[in-house]
Amino acid sequence: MPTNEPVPTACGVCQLGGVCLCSALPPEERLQLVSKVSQHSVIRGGELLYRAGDNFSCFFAIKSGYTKQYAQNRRGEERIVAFHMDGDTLGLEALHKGRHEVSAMALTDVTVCRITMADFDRIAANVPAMQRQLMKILSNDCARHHRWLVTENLRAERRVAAFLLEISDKRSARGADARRFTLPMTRAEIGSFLNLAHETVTRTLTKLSKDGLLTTRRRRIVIDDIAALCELSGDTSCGKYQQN
Amino acid sequence: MPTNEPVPTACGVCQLGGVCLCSALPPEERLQLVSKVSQHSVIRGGELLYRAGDNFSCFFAIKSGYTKQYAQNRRGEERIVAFHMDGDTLGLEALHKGRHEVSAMALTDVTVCRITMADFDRIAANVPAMQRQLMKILSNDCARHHRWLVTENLRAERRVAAFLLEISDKRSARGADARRFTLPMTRAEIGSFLNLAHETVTRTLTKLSKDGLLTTRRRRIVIDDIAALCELSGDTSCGKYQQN
DNA sequence: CCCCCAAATTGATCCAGATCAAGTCCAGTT
DNA sequence: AACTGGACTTGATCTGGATCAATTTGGGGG
Repeated sequence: MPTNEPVPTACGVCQLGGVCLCSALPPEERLQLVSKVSQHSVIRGGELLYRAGDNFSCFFAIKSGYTKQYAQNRRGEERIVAFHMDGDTLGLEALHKGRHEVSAMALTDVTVCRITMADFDRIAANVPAMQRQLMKILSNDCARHHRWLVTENLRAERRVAAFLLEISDKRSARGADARRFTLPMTRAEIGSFLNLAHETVTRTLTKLSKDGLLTTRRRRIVIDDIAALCELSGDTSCGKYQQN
Repeated sequence: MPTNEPVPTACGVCQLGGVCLCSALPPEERLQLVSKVSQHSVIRGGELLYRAGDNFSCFFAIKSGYTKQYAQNRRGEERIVAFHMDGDTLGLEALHKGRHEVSAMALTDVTVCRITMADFDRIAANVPAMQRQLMKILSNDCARHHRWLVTENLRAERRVAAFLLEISDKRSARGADARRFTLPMTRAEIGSFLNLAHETVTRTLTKLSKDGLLTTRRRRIVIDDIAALCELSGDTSCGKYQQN
């Protein structure tokens, strides 16, 4: 079974411990990756990584910071389709059409690694596991969308719970504090992602706070009762986000 | 730009004209594909292609018929995450975890081609374009999810319009009648996918019918004014579904 | 040909969350 | 330390679609 490869070890380049693209590389190849493809660059909060309509030229591995990915339809209606953080890879969804259909904006200052498909192919030619790793990243993206679709049936309270738990789980996978964190996005952005009005996001957080599940002060979140939050979300994936 | 490869020609094996996985193969390789991986099999309507929790052993290329893909959370709440038809590929979303997180059920009798990753790798070793083609299929899956997320902001009428248009566009890409077709799924299944009650789906279809945009009789759909339906959906992707 | 039954339709009522409308808070400036 | 503007909170009202409740329809089996 090709999926039973050993769990990738810490990347060494970006210290993300298995959550990053290059963790598929054997150690001796990592320096090669750095020298060949790592055009590390810093993108300021509010600036775009790419814009819907742009030709697909490269994808991005985030080394630090947060981004949002949003789509627009012809009428200008907008919706956030995903948030990404360090160790996540984005932009590959444009591979199919060769053109971006969503835009990606830095929410905070972000350090990214731009990887062109040409560079990627050069490395993958030597390291076949890279192909598989990239496919897994895409595969995981699809699976995550599926999980969110189930969550969208749910009432506001459970959707917000699931949202906070996803962040918590991802932080946990990265060795960060899973119970105390600062949200990088506004209530309106959370609402756009969860398909809720920003007032509803606020009210829901207030309610969860009154129920003793968490403590909020603006964007500062402290999860007080993670078990109850898990229970509330009813999510199959609770505590199971290992990667991306 | 690696994405500017020539448009794949008709597959020859399955007559799907560029929408199928093997369309990435040069003609001389196609017979090889058939002999190596094509375990064509027929799955009866109502039977499962795979079940959430199953180990990932192979993915499926649909040659004829319709399927639904659905997820369940711990509480047993269910949601349809996608419908697939001839020429579509499904199951790859399980690659990441090596285990299926959704189930796939045949809506009608379905002819599928089961492709194990081992078989795939053997072919891809000779035909590098296959790797890229599979990534594009996954990439397109992600992009399609993004388009649906924008659509979910919309009111019921516009969501149903977008749903019918996606089917219409896919049929168009396959050379089938884009204006007259029979839905393979129930109102309840459409509702599960669109996050609407089945009564709302019915009422919406009735309304669109009264407005002269289409004619329905049970599952038989005739689109009378496709331009108005496009306009209503406000979808960026209207008339743009070429593949998968 | 009729029976059966799941699917579809139609109607009545209800409610979660949208929308509209004021404020309040606070981080960054001056 | 006051100022400012965007983010956040809270309250009041409204509504699209859920839910509950009957029918009706039509395809498939006996």
